[in-house]
Parts: sequence; C-alpha cells; structure tokens
Amino acid sequence: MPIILDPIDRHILRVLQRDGRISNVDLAKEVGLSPSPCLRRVRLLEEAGIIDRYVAVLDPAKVGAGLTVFARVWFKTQDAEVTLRFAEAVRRFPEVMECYLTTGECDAVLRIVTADLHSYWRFQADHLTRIPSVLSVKTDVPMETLKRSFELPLR
Amino acid sequence: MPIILDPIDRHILRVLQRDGRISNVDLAKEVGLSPSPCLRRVRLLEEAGIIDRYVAVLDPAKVGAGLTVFARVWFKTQDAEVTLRFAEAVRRFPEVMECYLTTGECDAVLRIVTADLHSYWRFQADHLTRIPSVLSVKTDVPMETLKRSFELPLR
DNA sequence: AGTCCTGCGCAATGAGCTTGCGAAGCATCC
DNA sequence: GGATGCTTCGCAAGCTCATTGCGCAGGACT
Repeated sequence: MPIILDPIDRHILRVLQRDGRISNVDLAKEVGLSPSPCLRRVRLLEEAGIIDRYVAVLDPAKVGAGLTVFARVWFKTQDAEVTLRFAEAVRRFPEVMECYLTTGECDAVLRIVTADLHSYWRFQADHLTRIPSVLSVKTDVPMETLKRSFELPLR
Repeated sequence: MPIILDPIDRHILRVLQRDGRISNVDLAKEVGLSPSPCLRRVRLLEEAGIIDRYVAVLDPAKVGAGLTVFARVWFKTQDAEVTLRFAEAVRRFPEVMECYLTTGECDAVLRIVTADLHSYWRFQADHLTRIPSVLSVKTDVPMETLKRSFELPLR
C-alpha cells in the first residue's frame, strides 16, 4: 500500500520542494532521465497524494504579514465541546496560520501572522481572548527564525 | 518603495497561493485579464520579491514525516554566544523545520517533524538535548491541526 | 529459452509561454 | 481645451514545453 520511493523519486521530490515550477525538461535533466518518464513519475507522485499541491510562497514582510507570534492558549475546560468550538472559531481568522491542539502544558498553540506588534495586540484583544473557550493566552514573539516550512526531510 | 498591490495583484497572489502551477491562461481568466498583462504582473511580483518562490507541498504522512512536535527549549544562559550556537546547531538537523528564538517564557520554540513518536524521542535524546546550549526541553505533541502554512492573509 | 512486466527513450502533436507592437485610458502641462 | 507622455491593456507570431503513443531493453518467473 505505501508507495515505494526509489532514489530518483526522492530526487524529484527534493527538487520540486525547492522549485515547484521547474520545467519538466529541466527536472528530467537534473535527475538524469528523459522528459517523458520523468513526467510520468511526477504524475504518479501527484496521484498518490505524495505531492499534495503546488503553491507560491510569498514574502510575509512585503504583504503586510511581517510578524509571526506564537500564542499559547489555555481553555476554561478541556472537554471535546470546548475544544471543537475553539478549533472552529480560530478557523475564521485568516491571521491564524496554524492551530495545534496539544496535550502538553497548554491546550493549544497558535501561529499567528500579522503586520506588526500593534495589529497583533489588537487581534488578541478583539478576537482571540473573546472566544468563549479561552481562559488565558500567553505570547511568544520570535526575534529570529529558521524557516524550512516547505521542505520536508527526505531520508 | 513598498510596491502597491492593486486588487488584481492581490487576486493573483491569492490564486497562486492555492495553486502555484496554474497555467498563465487560466490565471488570467480567473483574474479577468488577458494572458500577457497577467504574466507581466506575475513577473513583476516575482522580481519585487513579493513572490519568493514556488514549491511543491508534500504529504508529511506519506514521506515518513507523520508527526509534528513543538519543543520548547530553555538555554543554560541567554547570551548571544549560546543563542547563536544553538541556532547553528539546529540548522544541521533536517527534522527541525522551524526555529523561533523567543523572548517569552522559554528561549526557543522548535517545530520538529519525524516519522512517529518513537523517532522523535530518539531525536530528542540523541541530538536535541546534547546541544551544549540546551538546559531543558518541554514537548507539546499536537493531536489535531489546522494547517494554513502556505496561505498568508491578504487584506 | 520463452514470456511477461516494468520502465526507459524517441517522436509528433498540440497547448501554453513569451515578446514585440499598437491602441486606449488617464494625468499633467502648456 | 487640447497636446503630450505614461501606463497598462489586448492581439498576434514564434517558439518552447507538455503530453501521448509506440517500440525497445532489461529483469523475473515459468
């Protein structure tokens, strides 16, 4: 059932994670195949769902999303109802890029993207803390980041 | 200096964040332009660095990266030396997808991707806690996630 | 050895990218 | 008020690239 990836497949995936818009002929050249079998492999990887989709990655600073904030959230209670309502609520805010419902010290970790610190505090006060499930929020503002979001390790 | 994005540009960016490999003619159709000015706008957005790059998004579960873990890290001391050494050290591990050096309760937040929980604990024991800068690590294992990593909010 | 099967390369067709050019809308300045 | 310059559009031609069908080579199994 799990598709077996040979070295060429992994090579293709590595290249496409770096450049999702490389032409098929260049991709074929890079992995040492002729264009047609290379394209066939890519199609198979797509149909198997191993390649989920292709996206453009924008520069956050240049589209008014220069600040990434981690918010740790504590719920009033920890039942499924409250948790689901929270997950549903954050889905409506485009600022919330990721929501992790955790089993650790806090109940949820949010990665939130806004233009700057001021708009973040406004978002937290106006929207985040007003979600009924939320008891309290603690904020981590990153200073420097390593971003490898788009390249999964292929070993 | 900051490039002004008109509604058509934002429309283009939204579409490309969903589908980075859409053909230019389809993109033009969707935003209500003819192919050539549409392609010209895309090229400008690329040259301005607003579109940073295009990538293929893989399904983590299907490439042996099924588990995402948040690790909060505390340093032994908080001077620049220790911090930089830590940032340098995590860079060598492909499992570390993101590293946020924070100013909040802990000193760093890592997003770590491994195949499963067992490989995570092995990674933490063998590599993470052996970085000289590291005093202690606390782990948040997410149960359910909202993933919007690739679509920045355009308002 | 013969047969099947998988995956390769080649070639032809067609779709899409790319560029140059002329026209239309709009603001500025005599 | 009309002319000029600037911007951005659409059209068309040329050319690259994607896509498909087909034949061939190498390995496995009988």
